[in-house]
Amino acid sequence: MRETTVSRGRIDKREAILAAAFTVFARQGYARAGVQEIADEAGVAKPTVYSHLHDKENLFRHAMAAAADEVAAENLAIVDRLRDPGDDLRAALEDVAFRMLRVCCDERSRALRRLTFGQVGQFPELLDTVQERTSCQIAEAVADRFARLSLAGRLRSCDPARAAEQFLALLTGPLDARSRLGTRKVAAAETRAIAAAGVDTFLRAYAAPGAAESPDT
Amino acid sequence: MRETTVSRGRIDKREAILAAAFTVFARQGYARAGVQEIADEAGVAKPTVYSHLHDKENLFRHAMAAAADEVAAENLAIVDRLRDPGDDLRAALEDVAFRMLRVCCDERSRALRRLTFGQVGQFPELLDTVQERTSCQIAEAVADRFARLSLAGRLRSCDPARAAEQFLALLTGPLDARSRLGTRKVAAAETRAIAAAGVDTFLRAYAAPGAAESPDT
Amino acid sequence: MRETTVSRGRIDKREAILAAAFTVFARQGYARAGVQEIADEAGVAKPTVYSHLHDKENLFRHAMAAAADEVAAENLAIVDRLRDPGDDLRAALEDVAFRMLRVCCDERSRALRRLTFGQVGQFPELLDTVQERTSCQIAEAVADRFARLSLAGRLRSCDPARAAEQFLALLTGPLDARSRLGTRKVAAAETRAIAAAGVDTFLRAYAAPGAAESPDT
Amino acid sequence: MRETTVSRGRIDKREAILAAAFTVFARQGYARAGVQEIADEAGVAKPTVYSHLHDKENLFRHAMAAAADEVAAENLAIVDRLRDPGDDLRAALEDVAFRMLRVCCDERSRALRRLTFGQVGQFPELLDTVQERTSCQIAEAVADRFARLSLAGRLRSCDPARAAEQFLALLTGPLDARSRLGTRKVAAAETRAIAAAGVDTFLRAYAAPGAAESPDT
DNA sequence: AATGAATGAGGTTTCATTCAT
DNA sequence: AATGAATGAAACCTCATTCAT
Repeated sequence: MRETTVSRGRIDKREAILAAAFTVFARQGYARAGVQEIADEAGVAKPTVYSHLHDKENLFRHAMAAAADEVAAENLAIVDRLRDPGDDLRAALEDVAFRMLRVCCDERSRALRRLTFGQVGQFPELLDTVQERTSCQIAEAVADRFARLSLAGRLRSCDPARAAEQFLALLTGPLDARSRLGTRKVAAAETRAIAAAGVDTFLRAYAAPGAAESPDT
Repeated sequence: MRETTVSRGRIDKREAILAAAFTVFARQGYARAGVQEIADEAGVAKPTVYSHLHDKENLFRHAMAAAADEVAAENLAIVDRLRDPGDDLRAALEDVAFRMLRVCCDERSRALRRLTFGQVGQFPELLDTVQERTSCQIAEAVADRFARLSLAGRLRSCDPARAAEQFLALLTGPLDARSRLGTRKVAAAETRAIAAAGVDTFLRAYAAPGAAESPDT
Repeated sequence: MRETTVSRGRIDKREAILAAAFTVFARQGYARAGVQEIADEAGVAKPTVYSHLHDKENLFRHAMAAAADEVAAENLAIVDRLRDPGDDLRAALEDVAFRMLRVCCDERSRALRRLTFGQVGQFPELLDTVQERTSCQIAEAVADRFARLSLAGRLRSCDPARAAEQFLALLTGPLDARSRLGTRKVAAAETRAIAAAGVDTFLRAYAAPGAAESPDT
Repeated sequence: MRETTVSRGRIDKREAILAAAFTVFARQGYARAGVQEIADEAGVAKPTVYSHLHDKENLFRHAMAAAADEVAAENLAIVDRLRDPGDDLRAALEDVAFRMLRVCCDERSRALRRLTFGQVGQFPELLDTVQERTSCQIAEAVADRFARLSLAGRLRSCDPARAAEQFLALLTGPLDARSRLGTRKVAAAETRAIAAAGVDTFLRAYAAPGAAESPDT
């Protein structure tokens, strides 16, 4: 019991450090973030950080991976909603789209993208690590749903991977433009409008001919 | 003539410094780039850099603005092609789309986006500076073309700004995904496929009903 | 005991740095003294200096204050001799005068004055800090003694503050002139002569009429 | 004529540079004064300064020497008043004393002393240059007057050099103390009181016995 | 295991000084 | 002769990292 508590404590401390690290990296950027500042944020001493994570690069990689895991979990939970779209496909897509946009532009996701992209020169592998856990995973999950919908005759016959890719692009592209890559607040109503517009275009292009969700009926 | 030569010499040196700075910032990132390294790349001494640009932050801002201007010029030249789309709208759009993708993913454009996004915390105004000269300007130019096409009955009646936004998203979104934000080379053939797919989806959603470019004819 | 050693160690290091700093500042002047040089003199690394004293200005201020404290202690010890002047007032004054001159023109005191005066533009508060601990304190101590001597009928009735001021001026003024503000060595014999002359003039002006120390008896 | 004008112009420029240099050195101290700043103050370009004075050290030496000459001239003019002391020696001495104190504590004289003393480590010869033109010259002039006064039976028989030394010390010492080495303004009335007190003490010690200026009459 | 203290290396910036014009 | 532009050297300061405790 003691042992467990102790190692639990150690693990907790490690996680506290990783969480603090991500917070500080997100606030300051990789280069401007000081290890001391991270230690302070985590409530530990600097050498403790080093004993757990060895050096700043390693600390960065692990903090990013941990953050990516959390974001991935949120994203997947959202996409799962598509498993049972119900009768109104348009409504279901709009709901999913809106939720995904909310997740994509929360501070953590944006910081993750910013740091990954900004440090891609120094940490090239990070891009794979992060994208696989976020964009790719999401795109694949969406593609899975689209494949089923296509087979079920609710979307026209198409390449589901490409459809998913375009579906996501129709959502995140306009949001990035409007939010200036996340630097301006976007009102919930506008986000919802973007979602609706993206879904509309998507359905015009991909709805099965004659289906109820076709816009021209 | 003398005068001109002299001031040209000074201006040339300033421009050489800005170009060198952008090259080095693109290669190393803002923080890892040393002013000495930039001076070396420009073939001048370090204090010359300071005498022209005052400090590293200013140097960064001006180098980014200069690079954004160049990229903007290229982009606009491309979009201008849409002024005279000819008979085959699909072909014209695919051509423009392909060209824009080539420009969007050349090293300079990507570095510009990477640096802007990565340093957005430290240089918030840069984002506006850069986006206004690139994304926004392009989106507006495309929207202008779409408005004309819509009036000419070749696209259905629609909000041209939103159509442009989605058109660009359908191109850059998938390209970013495939190129892993520019870290993997994407073959010209694949780029062309992305362009074609984006244009196809765009036309399915936006072509005027019954027009020749409709995919179902 | 352990604790004590540890904190003593830290305090010792801080004091070693301050002492080294004063030495180097005295040797080179404020501007020409490098922090590296000070660190070397103290036998520590440069960042250790910064961790203790934060920056060069602060280092200077604290080094000066510490040196002023030491000089002040020496000075006061000297003046205390006047508490019991004995029968021969002239001899006692000459003794004190001589000792004070020795102290005033030792390297540390002179460097203190030189640095204080030379940097008065950049560090205006230092002048108060230093003068209060040296000149003012000494002048007041001397004035105290003179007040007692006046009450005891050994000096004529007078303003003791002004008498002290003049007494000190009669000593340091000529010494500064002869030593060229401390740049020429002054032989002990000459210093003694200056002390004697100063005391003589002082007593001619301030001895109680008819007292034994009057020069005209 | 042209030549004369030209060389006059050149000389004027040189003097303007020296004057500007002294102004800037006085304001900033030697190390913090930039050659550019001096050039700006003089209204010339930096290389012009170098062409006239060769380097910063030389510039400093010449600017100091020129300032010392000016101060010396003022001082001597004052002391000359003592040539004809008139009947009331005390009044004449007080007048001279007061005037000398005004000169000694004007901004130029103080800056001269501050710079000389502060940079004595880097420019040891300056101290001689300056002191010879100011303190020594004054002391000697005063000693000359005292010798005459002694011969004339108005001062007691004494070593005139020592008397002059002490006379000056009795004036400048208290003034330095009150003005905190020139950092606090001293009211004219207080300066006059210092002069009177110094002269009083001086006369008590040096007046010829039985002379009218003796204080005990 | 965790911490206070110390270090080595490197970065930005400034300044006296010198060419071409 | 006078100037705008350029340079070489060096200073202050910060930070990631490692010992003793």
